Amino acid sequence: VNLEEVARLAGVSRSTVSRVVNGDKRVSAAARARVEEVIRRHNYHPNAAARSLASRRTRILGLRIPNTSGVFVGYPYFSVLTQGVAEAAYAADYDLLLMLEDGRAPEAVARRHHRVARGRHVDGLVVASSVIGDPLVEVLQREGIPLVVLGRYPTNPAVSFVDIDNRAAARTAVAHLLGHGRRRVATLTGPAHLAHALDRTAGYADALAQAGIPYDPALVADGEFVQSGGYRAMREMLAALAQPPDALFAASDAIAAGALQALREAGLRVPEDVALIGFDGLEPYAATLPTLSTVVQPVAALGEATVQILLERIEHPDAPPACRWLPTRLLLRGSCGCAGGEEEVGVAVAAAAPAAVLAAAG
Amino acid sequence: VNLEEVARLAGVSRSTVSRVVNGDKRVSAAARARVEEVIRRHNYHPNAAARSLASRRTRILGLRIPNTSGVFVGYPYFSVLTQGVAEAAYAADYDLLLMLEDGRAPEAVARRHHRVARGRHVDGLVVASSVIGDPLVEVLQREGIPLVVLGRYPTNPAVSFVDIDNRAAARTAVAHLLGHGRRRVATLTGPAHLAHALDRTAGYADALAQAGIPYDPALVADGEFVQSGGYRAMREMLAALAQPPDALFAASDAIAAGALQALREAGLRVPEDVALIGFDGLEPYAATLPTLSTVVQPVAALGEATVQILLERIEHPDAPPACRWLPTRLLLRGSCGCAGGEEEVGVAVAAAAPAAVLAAAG
DNA sequence: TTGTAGGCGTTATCAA
DNA sequence: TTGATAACGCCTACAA
Repeated sequence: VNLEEVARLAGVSRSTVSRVVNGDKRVSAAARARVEEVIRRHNYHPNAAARSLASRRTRILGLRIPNTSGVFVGYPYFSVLTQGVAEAAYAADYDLLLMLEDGRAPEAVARRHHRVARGRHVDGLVVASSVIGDPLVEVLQREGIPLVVLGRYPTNPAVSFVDIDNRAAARTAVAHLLGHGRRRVATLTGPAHLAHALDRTAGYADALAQAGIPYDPALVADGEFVQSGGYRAMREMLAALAQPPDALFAASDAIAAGALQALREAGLRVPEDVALIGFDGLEPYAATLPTLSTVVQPVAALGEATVQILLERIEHPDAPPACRWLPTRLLLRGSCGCAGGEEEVGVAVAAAAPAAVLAAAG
Repeated sequence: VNLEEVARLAGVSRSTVSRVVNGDKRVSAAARARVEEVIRRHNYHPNAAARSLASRRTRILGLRIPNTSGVFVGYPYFSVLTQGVAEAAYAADYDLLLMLEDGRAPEAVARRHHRVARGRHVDGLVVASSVIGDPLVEVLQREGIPLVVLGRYPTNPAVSFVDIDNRAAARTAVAHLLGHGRRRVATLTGPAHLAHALDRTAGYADALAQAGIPYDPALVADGEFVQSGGYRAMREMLAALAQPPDALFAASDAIAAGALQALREAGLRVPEDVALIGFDGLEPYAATLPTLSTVVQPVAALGEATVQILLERIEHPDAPPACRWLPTRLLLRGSCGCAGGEEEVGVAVAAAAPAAVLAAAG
């Protein structure tokens, strides 16, 4: 059954049916009732392809997630994000096309993205990426397809994005460790081509500088954001140091979990010997490490905000690029040395003004 | 730039361009070269909506995942599954539409599914569900949209599905615990409206029966498949029993993690006091609980197999329903009482013949 | 408030 | 091997 059939059965023209389907006010109550009855009886749903072709909109949003080294699977961040994006899209009556990256076949991925973008499979794209100068983002931006990046995009001011203030959040966390009287604070961070890895390390350095403590490269290592990386990096750091650090800022909870394991194996206690703060605050790790102090980022809200901005850009493609910063919260449990694992204290970290952050860390 | 424009620039008809784009052999080398050159120069990609409208295929597969009680986020199974389905779809040159369930608004979800199905947004659907008699599956099946369910579907033999032999896998695991000399084996399973929960419990009962041990309802509880559920159920069971069990079969690794916590709090050692085997064998839990013995199911392969069968059904909608069983493997590490956590022994559990399983557990 | 008619960019069926 | 010519199912001025 198609629109024409419905029109015939209801004794009206196709236009009238179209108006009813699309909620147009200019239909008489009688006609609307007849049409709705036929629609209901025949369980009519408009054909998506025909609609897209005529209206030039698909009502589909694309979500691109990089899956290099299996982060989609190994890192709950992306599950939460996907859900946040999905619910926001559904709420706005959009469908969601999932574009998972395959680290092994980058050229095939690029081809697929191109096809989706130029072939108008989607009305817009959410790109989860904080790769600095991501070539894919550049290409899509040039193509003029509505686009919002999750993670600030310092290399091209025309690109809209949503992010947290990683630098301020990290600074607050490290300052808290220093407030516990710790002086040899180490950090395990992520790969240097990712903006949020750099930002968190920068915040770490900020806090040290504010406390007048020199920056020691031997206390900084790449934990690759995942648990195995945190374990490996912590082991190597402990082996290389004459004296272990007395505190650790892990740039992700997964890193913290791995580091914790390495610390235990080295006979070091948390928080007595090493005070620990992680980053992310995702449910699964909260269950596994109930006493981990961590920086909580509002992942689902990030997804929703991204969709919201994307929808605005779809409506107004020529509007100036938008950027939005969401606040984080320092959640203090036991691993940083605060009293007991029971009491949870949240320290809000306000989001910086975009200009300031761009100037400071761009 | 559209197909017509390409035709004009290449000096051929639209038909010829269409043939080139679709890999039709009946084009002269000269014409093909000219067309390809124009396509390349103008970066032409065919419009998806127009294509779908004319060809009556979208080249999009839908993946429906139930997110009741946040399993998509809290349970790595679905991340791995999503990736497996996505890669298989991409390999076959399909896109993937993600249809996440929202437990809070079932009627909205049903409406969306209906719209997607009847509006031909997708060529076919992968439905991750082992809800027995899932009304959504029934409706979609009646609509005649190509459909494959992940998880056996006992109530309607016309429905195609892919599954593992949960019953045999559980039986093997429990038999292994009994082989360690344990006699009071408990199990924490999932909600009774899920086929795989019932099947795993049935396998547990099978193993007891084979060993001549009576089935004791006090040793069986619902762990809801998630960590918090496993913790709660284990606590309650320990509180209710005069004497703790000497072994536990957890129907998921997440349950095992929660139960482990409860056991520790009760002063019980694993495996000395309680031998433990979990279910799933997913990476994240392997990292968290490196010594957990568990039933490994091939989740990514399940996703791929599902897509493969779905594609066949799209090609041949009138072919008889297909079902496919994938093998599992019992991975023995330390928690069941086997020597050391280092040595890993895999015990393959062959997949049953469909008829036998249907008869046995349907 | 309603209907008419043209077009959206392909594919598919013919005939040449 | 090629090219007209219909569909495909809907939206959207525009006219009534």
